[in-house]
Amino acid sequence: MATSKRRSMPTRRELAIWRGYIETYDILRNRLEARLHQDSELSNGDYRVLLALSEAEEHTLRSSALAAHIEWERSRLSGHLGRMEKRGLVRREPCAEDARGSQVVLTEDGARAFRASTVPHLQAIKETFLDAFTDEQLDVLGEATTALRAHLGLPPVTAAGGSPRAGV
Amino acid sequence: MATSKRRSMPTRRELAIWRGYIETYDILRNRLEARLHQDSELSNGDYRVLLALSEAEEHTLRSSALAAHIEWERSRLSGHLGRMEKRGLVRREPCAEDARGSQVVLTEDGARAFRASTVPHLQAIKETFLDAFTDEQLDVLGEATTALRAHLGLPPVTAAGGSPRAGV
DNA sequence: CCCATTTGATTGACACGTGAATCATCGCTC
DNA sequence: GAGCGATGATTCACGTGTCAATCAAATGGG
Repeated sequence: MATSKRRSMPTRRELAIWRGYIETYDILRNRLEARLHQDSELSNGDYRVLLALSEAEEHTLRSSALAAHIEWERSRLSGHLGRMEKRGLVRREPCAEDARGSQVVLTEDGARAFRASTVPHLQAIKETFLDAFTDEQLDVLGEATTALRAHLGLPPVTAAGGSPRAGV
Repeated sequence: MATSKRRSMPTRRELAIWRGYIETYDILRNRLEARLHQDSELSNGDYRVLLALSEAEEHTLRSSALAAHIEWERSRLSGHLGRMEKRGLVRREPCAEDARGSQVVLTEDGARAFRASTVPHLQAIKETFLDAFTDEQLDVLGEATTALRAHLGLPPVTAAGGSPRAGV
């Protein structure tokens, strides 16, 4: 009788649910990323950076502010910005107030690319993910996610983005 | 009135659910991978390769059979095996029946590393993921995953692995 | 039997991610 | 105002993923 719940191994059913969750997610994410790339020549990372800059004052942010906003390591952002800069999506300028700093600016091309990508991307999210579920399933999914985030000690959903339309 | 359901944009609520799903997943996966790496010096990829070889006849598989089993691109597997071979986890031998082929063999070290990793890994899955939910939530999550897989045109859960204990 | 095609596997070029090391500047203290 | 620790950002080394190109061996049609 005595096997304690917390230290026991997953049952076969639990494992199946875990595997389903994890594997399906991977495929979903790959499909969406592929579609975004195909529609707009943008990666998920590009999209995230462009979204943040689009919503920023003057279409510009300090590098560290941007990193904090999208929750990336600084070195990750640095490398990514290098690639985006080569493609002309953003520009980096020395920072007036702090000579160490770097000011990331959305270029006209970057803004255009982002504008062109957002509607098809949101539609892809709807068609690929949201349309799979009934309304009740969506509710329940949301609750499960909330429970999982609490369990992991995470804040209750990223309020970020905020905009009515820009999502992800 | 006429806006058709399928082509409309996601609502704010839908987007929040999407974002929760995707972001929480990322964090979960990173934590589990970090823990596996910390406990056992293995990456997810390593684990998956070792699991497949452990369950294989004679602890060996043709490279292409292995790739098919774990659903990896051949080139991805090739690179990964190169790194694993350097660490002594697997060995590659020329293939008797087909001189083009390559036979991947689990080494004693590889088997040992896998054996040592599986129990803590499964416990981590339980503690990090499964313990977040009630039984009903788990059911519902399973159903949602099933619905999503169907929507994406995927087969109903990967029956693979099979073993009572080896999961993921 | 020979050659064209297919197939098994590797390689190369690149995008992406992490962590440690580096380096200049900033700002504080004396 | 000289020194020194904290901070902003980049760089390096590496692991990981994709796709196209390569290359040798297998194979089937004439």
